Amino acid sequence: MGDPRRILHIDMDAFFASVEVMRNPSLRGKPVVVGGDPEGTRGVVSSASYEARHFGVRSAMPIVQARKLCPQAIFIRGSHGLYGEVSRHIHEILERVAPLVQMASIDEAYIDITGSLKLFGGDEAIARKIKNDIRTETGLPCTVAVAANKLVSKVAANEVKPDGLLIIPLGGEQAYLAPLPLGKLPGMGPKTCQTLEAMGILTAGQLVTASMALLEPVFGHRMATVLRHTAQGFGSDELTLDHTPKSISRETTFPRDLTDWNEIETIAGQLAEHCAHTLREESLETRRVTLKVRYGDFETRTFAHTLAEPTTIDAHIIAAVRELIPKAKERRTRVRLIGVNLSSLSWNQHQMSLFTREKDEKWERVMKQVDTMRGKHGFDALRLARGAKPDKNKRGSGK
DNA sequence: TCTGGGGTCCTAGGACCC
DNA sequence: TCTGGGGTCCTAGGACCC
Repeated sequence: MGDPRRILHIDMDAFFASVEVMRNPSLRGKPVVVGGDPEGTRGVVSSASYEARHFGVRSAMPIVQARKLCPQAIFIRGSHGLYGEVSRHIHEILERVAPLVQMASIDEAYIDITGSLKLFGGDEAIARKIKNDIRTETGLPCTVAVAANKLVSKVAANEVKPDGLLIIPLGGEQAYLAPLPLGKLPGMGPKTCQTLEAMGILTAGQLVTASMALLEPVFGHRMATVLRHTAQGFGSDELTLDHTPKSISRETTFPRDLTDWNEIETIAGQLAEHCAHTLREESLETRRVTLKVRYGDFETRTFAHTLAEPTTIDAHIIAAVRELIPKAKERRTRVRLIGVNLSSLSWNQHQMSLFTREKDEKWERVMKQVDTMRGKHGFDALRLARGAKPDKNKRGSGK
């Protein structure tokens, strides 16, 4: 294959909280907690400043608990529109350094900097430049790491947060991961860690040396292989540049559990309309409608219906939801949450031409960046990564 | 006064078809 | 007259991530 690649991971530090501090500088240095609903019941923390983390406040923690740990914190509901704008600005800054940018979430990205190494003077120089540019243009702190693939660069960035920078030299991936506890590895959540720990495996290094004969009976061949590869630092170095959604969903947790199914059905219909709106915005159509119900005891069930024909029409989707309601009603318990999910998405033929145009425009922008850099520094200053060619076929074709 | 909202990927059983 | 496999679709649920 091609040369070894260098993948940079960037992760914004306490992103939502940091944006709020930028917007309102009087918050600087104070514990700031973003998340939750207006009344502060039944919400969780989406982002906490490092000052708040000092008191034990963490993401996904119930707001009520955060309030107990840190009553003096400033609690902010948050404004996702603004965070999205800042995220797009960051994306632009990154594309100036290398055109191959994969936004992994609103506050994280991977960049293939292989082709830009010569141009900027190496991976560390690029990492510093990115941190600097982002700080200068947005005022926000971030952490950056460079490694041979996405997996290792992500782990490395997490280890040096906040405001960190770390370079993992080529070939040093496995040695770097070896001492880390399993929970630091992507894909190893509480359940997997618990199972591995029960087998006496506590670190990445121990997982590398564990025999497949031990792992396979517990996890199956496929999963066991993935676990081992992760611990060895084997990961993908291919960026996914354009992202076709696999599902579109809206859900809501009620301030108080509901028992009135007329009311629940009305709300489900509104959620369906929201989903349908997004569906059309994305020029997609759906064949599968799923109703999600979380009952008062937190048991969660889903009920799905596959349509004979794909649709983009509210009425069809709402009708499918209605059809599923009786199944959800069978359990005669209070309802805490209701949600609607659209999946089996495909491109809406009528809007395909619009999509193709947008996609071409995106590639035109990318190539313009490339041409600008080559104009300044010569053709060889920048090479496109392998596999990074415009794909005129339908999107979402897997991989 | 426990436990949000938006996603992705994987598994597994049953139906159905050849 | 008790018993094949392989493939695909549908459904439900679970683990995980930010």
